[in-house]
Amino acid sequence: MPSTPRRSTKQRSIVLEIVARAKTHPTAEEVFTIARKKLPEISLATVYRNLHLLAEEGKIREVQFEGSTLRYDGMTMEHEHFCCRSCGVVEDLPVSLPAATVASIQSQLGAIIERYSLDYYGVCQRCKESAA
Amino acid sequence: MPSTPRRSTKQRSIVLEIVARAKTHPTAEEVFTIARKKLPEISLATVYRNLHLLAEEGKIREVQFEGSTLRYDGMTMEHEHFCCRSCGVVEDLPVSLPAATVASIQSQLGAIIERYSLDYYGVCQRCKESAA
DNA sequence: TTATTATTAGTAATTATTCCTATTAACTAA
DNA sequence: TTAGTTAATAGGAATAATTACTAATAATAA
Ligand SMILES: [Mn+2]
Ligand SMILES: [Mn+2]
Ligand SMILES: [Zn+2]
Ligand SMILES: [Zn+2]
Repeated sequence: MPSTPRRSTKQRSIVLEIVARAKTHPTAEEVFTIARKKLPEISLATVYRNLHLLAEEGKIREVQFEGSTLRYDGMTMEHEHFCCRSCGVVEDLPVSLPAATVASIQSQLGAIIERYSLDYYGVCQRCKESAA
Repeated sequence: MPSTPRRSTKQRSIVLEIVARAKTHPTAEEVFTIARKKLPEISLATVYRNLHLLAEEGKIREVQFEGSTLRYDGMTMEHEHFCCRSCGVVEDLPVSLPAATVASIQSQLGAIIERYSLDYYGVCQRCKESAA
C-alpha cells in the first residue's frame, strides 16, 4: 500500500513545534491559540487535522485525562503521568511498568498487549503544601 | 456541611441496576436504551444526571478509554482494564499495582496519590486466534 | 392530608470535534 | 523557470456528546 505523499507546510511544522516545546500537554484549542500568534490565518480545523496526522506518524502523542478533553504530548518516549486535581498540573513520570508485569497479564489473558496508559491522580506537592 | 437530602426514585434505581448488572462498561446512551425498556418515559438527561450522582456517591465508576466516549462501570472495587482495538471488548483485570510502586512514585513527587487508572490496549485472545 | 422541594421529562443550548468545499500552494516534471 | 497536479488550507456548516433550563411531577416530612 503506497503511503500518501505528505507535503511540508508552515501550518504543520508550527503545530509540531508547539506541541514538542510545550510542557503542559495542551489541548487542540490551546495549540490553536498559540499557533495564531505565529500564523494569524491558521484555522482550527487545520490544527485538529495536523494534530491527528502527527499523532498517527508518532511524532506526538494523544493523551486523555479524566474530566478533560483530549490533550497532546510532545514527549514520544513511553512514560506515565500524574494529574493534580487541585491545580490541574500534569507531571511526566519517566518510569514504566516492569516488562514482567505486562507479560504476566498478557499470558493470563491470552491477548497481545501493544501498549498501556497509566495515570495517577491526586494532589501535587505545591498544592499539598499550600493547603497545610 | 449538610449533604443534600436524596430521594429514591424509580429512574435512579433503574440506572444503578443497569450499570451494576452490565458487563460491557456501557455508555450513557446505552444505559438510556436499556432503561427505556423498563421505563419508556425516562429521559436522556435523567440518565446522565443519575450516572453522575451515582458515580459521585461511589456506587458506580466512570471510565474513559481511548477513542471512546465516557463509559460506566458497576465494579466498584479497584481494578484495571484491557481494551481490544479490534473488537472493542473491555475486560476487567482483577490485579492492581503493588502498593510499593505507588508509594515510590508518591515520595518521588512529594505528592499525594489518591488513585490511578491503568488501561492496557491490544488484541484480545478471540481476535488474535481468528486472525491466525 | 398538605406543604415543601428534589427530581423529572422534554427540549434548548453548549462544547468539542469533524465534515465540506472552493481556493491556495507544495511538489513534479517538462 | 513554468505549468500541471493535487495535497492542504481557511472558513464555515454539521454532528455528537453532554449540559442547562423550566414547568410539571412525585418523594418525603410535618
Ligand atoms: Mn507527558
Ligand atoms: Mn471494569
Ligand atoms: Zn496542584
Ligand atoms: Zn477482540
